[in-house]
Amino acid sequence: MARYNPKVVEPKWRAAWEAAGVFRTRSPEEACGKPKYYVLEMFPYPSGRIHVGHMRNYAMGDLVARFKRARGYNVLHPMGWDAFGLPAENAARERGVHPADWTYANIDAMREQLQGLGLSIDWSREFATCDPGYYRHQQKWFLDLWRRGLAYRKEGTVNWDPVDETVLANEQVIDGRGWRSGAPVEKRKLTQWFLRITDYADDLLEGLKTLDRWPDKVRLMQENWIGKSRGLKLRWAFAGKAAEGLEEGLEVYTTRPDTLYGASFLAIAPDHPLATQLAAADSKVAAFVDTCRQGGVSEAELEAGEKLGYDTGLKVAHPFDADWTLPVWIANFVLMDYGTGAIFGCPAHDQRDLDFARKYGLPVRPVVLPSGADAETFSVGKEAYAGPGRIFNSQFMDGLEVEPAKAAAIARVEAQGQGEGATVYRLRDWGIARQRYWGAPVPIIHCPKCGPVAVPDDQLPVELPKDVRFDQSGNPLANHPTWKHVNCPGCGGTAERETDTLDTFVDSSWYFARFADPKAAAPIGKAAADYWLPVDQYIGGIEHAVLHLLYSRFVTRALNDDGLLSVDEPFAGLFTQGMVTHETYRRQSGEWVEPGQVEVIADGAARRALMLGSGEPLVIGDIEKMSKSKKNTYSPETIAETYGVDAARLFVMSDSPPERDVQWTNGGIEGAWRFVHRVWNEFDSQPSSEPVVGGAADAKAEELRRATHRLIKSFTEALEGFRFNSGIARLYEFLNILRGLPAEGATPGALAARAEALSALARLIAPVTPHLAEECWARIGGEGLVAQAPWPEYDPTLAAEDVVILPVQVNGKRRAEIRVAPGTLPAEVEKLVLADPEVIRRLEGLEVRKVIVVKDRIVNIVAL
RNA sequence: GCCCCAGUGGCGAAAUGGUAGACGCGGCAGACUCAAAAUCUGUUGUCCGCAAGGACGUGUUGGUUCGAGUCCGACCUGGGGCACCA
Repeated sequence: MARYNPKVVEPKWRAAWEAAGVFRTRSPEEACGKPKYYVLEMFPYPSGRIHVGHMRNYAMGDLVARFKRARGYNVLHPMGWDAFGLPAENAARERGVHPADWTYANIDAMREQLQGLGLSIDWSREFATCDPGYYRHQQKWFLDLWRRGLAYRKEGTVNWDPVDETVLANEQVIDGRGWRSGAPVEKRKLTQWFLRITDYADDLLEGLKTLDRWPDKVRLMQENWIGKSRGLKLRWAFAGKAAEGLEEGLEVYTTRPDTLYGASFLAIAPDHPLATQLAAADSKVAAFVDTCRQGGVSEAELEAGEKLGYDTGLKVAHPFDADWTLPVWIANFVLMDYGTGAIFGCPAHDQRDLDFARKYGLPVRPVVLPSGADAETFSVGKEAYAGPGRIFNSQFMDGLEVEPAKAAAIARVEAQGQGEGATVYRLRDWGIARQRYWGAPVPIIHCPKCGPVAVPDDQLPVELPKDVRFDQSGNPLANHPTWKHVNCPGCGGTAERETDTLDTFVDSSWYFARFADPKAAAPIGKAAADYWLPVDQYIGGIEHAVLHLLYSRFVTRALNDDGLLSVDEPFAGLFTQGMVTHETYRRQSGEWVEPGQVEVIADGAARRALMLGSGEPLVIGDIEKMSKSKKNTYSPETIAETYGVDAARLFVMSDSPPERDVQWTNGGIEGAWRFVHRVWNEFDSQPSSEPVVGGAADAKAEELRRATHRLIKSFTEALEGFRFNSGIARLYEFLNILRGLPAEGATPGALAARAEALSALARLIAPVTPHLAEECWARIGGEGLVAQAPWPEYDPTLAAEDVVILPVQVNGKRRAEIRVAPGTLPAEVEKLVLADPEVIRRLEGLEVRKVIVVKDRIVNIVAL
């Protein structure tokens, strides 16, 4: 018996797969009517090395790909590189390497590492988003969107990352900080490129309902991010002299028109046009507006921000009572880019309005009465009442519940011609331009005469210049001496190229469609895309819930409207996998220590960590996401070197549910390693003597057959349901049964049962431990490669239990059990149970009131 | 503040409203070995008991049910998302 050696076995089978071209994608014609299945893992950023997190992500996708292939699907499982982005420029600045050289070198290194994992990927479809052959198509469809008005330029307040020196989209600002740099984001006024994602706000929201194979959590996050609200846009006429340009009145948006009789002031944003107008005429207003801006430099500072207001002296008339005038304030808590940039304040029923009113001595008038409260005595103190109730103090709305009152108020305002019911979204347009070099250039030329002009089709791609310097501040592309100076394609006069590049999230918002036909002359090969899309199973981290996953949905819709695509939704199924974590260790001095230098000793139930070699005691810290800074990482190569790729793949799949974080532990990988060896030993063992003839062993053979078919059933169901950890537990269970009936000394019947078991087992483990599966398959003389073998089928009769053990409860406590054939009718079971000696003993002195029999499950006797 | 999700042995975790703790790790005991490692066998929720056996047990608390880890209400703790969004 040869000890299983993954270092020899694994490369051998990778070469065999390669030679046989097993993972080459079959065209629809070659597929011979097989259904298609497109499985995709979020493609990696080529940072230089793969980590254990990548390994888990790609092992999961590979499991699905191999499983579906065996189940008779024509599978597309490609790989590429999300290759533009700032780290390449930082490397250029720090080490003097060109971003392109750095990126392509990383890609080469990571490709080799990924190939070492034995992934069933069709590498012939590989591309990187920084290939001019990729981004030329992106530039082409960008121009299509621009011509349709979906891409546009406007001056606006943008998020500025002072460290990365670039603009960020709203989705890239997390807790007021840049998603990559972590620096507090500043507000700046800039002319920026945007994609009109807001045009699709309602489509994107409605589409979520069709995504029944997405996690609820992600759908909910997108729903909240889009933030649809229904309310009323209402113009308030000025009492006395109207502000210039606002003769129609000042428009506010509200979701609570039912509280209009509780209004006590209007407030506008500091950057509202009216505020700007007043500031120009009055230095005191200008000073206040300035104060607000300073206070709002970073979003993080806003959190603690106190409410500030300035009374403009202007008055407006209440829409339902022309004699009732209200003051107009400028307030720092009103946002210009939501609704109309102006609100009416109803302090009694909105906390912010209440804080503001208390500070500036404005009236607080309750108009919603909570049930059980008394209209005479109800008042609002420090807490606004935002709950349900009956409207009072409100003339025509008195006595109505909140919802009917809203409808009544909207109807009245509409009848008066002062406004209309409106739907407002929280979602903002997507700012896509970055003031950086390493991205796809925006293919626009600015001409002093013609304005912005598209780069003609035959001049695409607009390629990045190779000779750039990174030793100056600002955008290296803008600093380039010649690149931007061109002639206008329209009039031929001198003009300048746009020097902004596209956000890398644009690159990743359509790559899945390019994979359908990566060599297509058009951005998307229509026929291939119609065949392969949508992606049947997409796998990646939840951190993209409102970034990549929302952008891709939007771009898919936009390209569909452009005629490039036929689907609305890019990803029919989504799975968000958890991270890989590890314990952290530090010295008494606080320095982090790599796990490779640590020895952990079990001390009874407690555990102690020592430094290898010196024996210095270490502090065991929290379990955290593997990261370089905490040094709690293992390299996949080291792991593969020690245990082989299969054991590592098995472990990351087996120890936790795939959506949850998995903790990398030595014990865990050791357990997986043991499993690999035990499986191999079963395949490798040959009886040393002739089969033994005997009756008792044949009963065990029957048991093994049943276990085999039960395993096929339960393991298949577990994989279908993404319950990989439970499925693998079934494999372990089965192996324990198989080991209980060794080949040595077995009867002919038992040997036949073993042969059947091994044939099934080799195919079942193939998606998880593909190299081991091939070796086992070859050992038992399986036909061809197991990677091409069909999935085993189970016999439902054998997979079903032949005897069920029914627990018998008396008053809900388990007291006995009986064995019956499956499907035994309740009346029969009741008779058997009541005749059972143990049950009779238990019921002594009690009177049976009721017997509940749940078929094939349980019996419960209620007795007093 | 609002919205989600999760709390089960020493640890990772299983469990269509029906025997809680499958499977793995760790521990304990044993076999093999000159010895160790590896491997193999047994055992391992807690408490009482020599044992047979019994009692308790899924964050806390109340409820629905013949029966609740699972369903409903309140609370506690941890995690995530959004956050002056009118």
